[in-house]
Amino acid sequence: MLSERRLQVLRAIVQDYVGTEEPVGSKALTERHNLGVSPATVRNDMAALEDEGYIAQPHTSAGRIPTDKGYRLFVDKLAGVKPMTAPERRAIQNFLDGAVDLDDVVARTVRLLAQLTRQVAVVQYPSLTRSTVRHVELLSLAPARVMLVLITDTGRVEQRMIDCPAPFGETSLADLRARLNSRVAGRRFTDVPQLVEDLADGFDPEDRGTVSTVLSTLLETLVEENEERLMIGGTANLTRFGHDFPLTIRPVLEALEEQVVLLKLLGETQDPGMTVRIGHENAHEGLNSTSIVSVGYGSGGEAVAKLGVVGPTRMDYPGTMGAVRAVARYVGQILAES
Amino acid sequence: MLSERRLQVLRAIVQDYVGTEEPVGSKALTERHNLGVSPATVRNDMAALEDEGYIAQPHTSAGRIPTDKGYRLFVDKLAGVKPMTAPERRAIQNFLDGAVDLDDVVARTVRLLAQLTRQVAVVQYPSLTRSTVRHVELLSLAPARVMLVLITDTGRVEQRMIDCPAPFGETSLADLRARLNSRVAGRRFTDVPQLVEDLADGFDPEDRGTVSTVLSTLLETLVEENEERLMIGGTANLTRFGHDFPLTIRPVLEALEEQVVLLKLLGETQDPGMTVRIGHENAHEGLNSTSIVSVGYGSGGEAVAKLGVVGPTRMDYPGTMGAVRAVARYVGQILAES
DNA sequence: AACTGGCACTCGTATGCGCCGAGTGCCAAA
DNA sequence: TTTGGCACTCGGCGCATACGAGTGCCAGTT
Repeated sequence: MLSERRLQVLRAIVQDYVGTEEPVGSKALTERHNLGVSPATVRNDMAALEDEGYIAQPHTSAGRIPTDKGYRLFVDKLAGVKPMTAPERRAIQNFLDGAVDLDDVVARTVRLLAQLTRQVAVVQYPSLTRSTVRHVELLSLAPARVMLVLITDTGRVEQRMIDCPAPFGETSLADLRARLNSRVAGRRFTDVPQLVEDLADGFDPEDRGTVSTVLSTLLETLVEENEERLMIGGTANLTRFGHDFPLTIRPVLEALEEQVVLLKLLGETQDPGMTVRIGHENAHEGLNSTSIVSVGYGSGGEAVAKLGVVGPTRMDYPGTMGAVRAVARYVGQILAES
Repeated sequence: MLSERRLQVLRAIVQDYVGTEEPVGSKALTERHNLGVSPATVRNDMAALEDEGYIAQPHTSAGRIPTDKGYRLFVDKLAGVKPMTAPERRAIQNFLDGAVDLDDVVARTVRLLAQLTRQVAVVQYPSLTRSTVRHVELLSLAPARVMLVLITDTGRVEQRMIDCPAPFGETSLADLRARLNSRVAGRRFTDVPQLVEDLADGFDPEDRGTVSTVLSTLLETLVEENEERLMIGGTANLTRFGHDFPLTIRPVLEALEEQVVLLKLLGETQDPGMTVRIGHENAHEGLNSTSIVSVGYGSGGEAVAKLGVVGPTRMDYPGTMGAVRAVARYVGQILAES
């Protein structure tokens, strides 16, 4: 087990390195943090920390930098979450309050997160899985062409075009619309399949084909749209990444474009509570030199989606975590209101 | 006026520089292109071209690189548009044919363009301005809460939440829905304002407030949504930009996040025909070292939106223009079909 | 008049060398 | 266990040198 002071040394190293972006040596440490011991002592502690794998030297006779394991310890044991100040909180709320629709809420959230953390922000659109159906609308576009519009309680709208096997009258359509809504409105997505199972039974034989086509399209939409969408912002902040640009930045940009990858990563977010994945803890190779701070958000108690930021492992964890948590909280509020 | 051979020399310089990314000298030129003259002659021509401002030397005693003016001449007079090969065209069509809805069409287009050109692709969502209304739907969510859903002929769906000044019955809602659609369905957006002007007249006095609220929200949607949306992809290709990364890449990333800026740039696209804006021809400062190739696309004759790519001024113009044109053409087809 | 070969010159890049200093590990003393 | 001292390492920086690609100019040729 590491002594109390050694933990303090580790904390000091992380803080200094995050600030200066340069390997930190024993002398500088004792000067900037009053640890009450001499550089020589700190050197011994550093040697011990290095043995344990918490810090490393880029080259012999250079200062130390934290390893992924070091950051992990720092995040778990040594650092708290730095809360936002009152003015910051107010600014967040004001900014988000100006949103006019769901797209706008997400867009503003991304901007805000990117600005607050000066890193890359990722926000997942509120998921359909946990949401409920607010309304299903059917529109007749042509005799044998119907548009299905699905509206969720999070304000999301999905539409699908349906080619019917047979012409479908306005009255049948109205009938189907009414029955459909009476069954599924207000219900959870996951419950919908059972609820509509025998819906076709009440219809004229010649309409049954169309009805079941509509139903299966509805079910498809529910499933397919769980390929959820993301919004990303603040990529310009990647330029603050490090000195060795091209090699570091390229795989990150590539990973960011692979929404599947990001969704998977966000999906691993523990719920409730914030998840911090550091460096090689990220399965995706391109993100091995980044850390991801993510958290679920949602109206009411349940998380309907995730949001987070992607930054260099050398990031200000307490500050970033504070910003992520605060933003998630306020977005949840906004969603609950609308 | 420049002699024929000098133009050939300029063309050769552009081609070589685009290929090698290095300043090109007289000797290398004569070796790689059989101009039929000696390096010394080429040197004279180069001196002349430099006097005219078409090429420049990064440093004394280095080779020449084209200036923005040189690229301009190249694009206008010396290079054609390199058409896609048949297999490429087939691949484009196949890839786009797989799209399931409008979002997917746009997403695939972006991916495709980025891949084909190995640059950053920008695709504007089909604009509302030129489109027509397919259907307007009104849903009652609560006694005094209505959701407005607008469906366009390009498959785009916009929704708005409306708080009514007074409760609004289902029958009134159905009435309004019917009247609204009979007036605006199939009409152009620009015509809608006149068409609905006196629509409130036919309603009960207590409903008029709500009706006019709904109408004004509809009009707002038509206007507001002309703040059109964009999709961007291939940002990882920015890493192939040049050697002097951070300084070049940062402002570009910033500009790409400012959708307003991009929309303005795309808006300047001459219609019909492809627009190429080279280096300083771009008003936005961050894009002074990039070129933008853009073109309108749309179903039928009219362009409903623009798409294009952003790359270094040192880009393969004929190839890029070919790809942009081909993709625009096929996206137009896809839109026309759906 | 246009083209060509030759030549002196420029200058950016690569290479090698020496110095400096931050930082280390180790050891003996407190 | 802590501390001061000391020899050692090694990356970064400055400088001088050599190299070579490329140029401009000029005189000679076609």
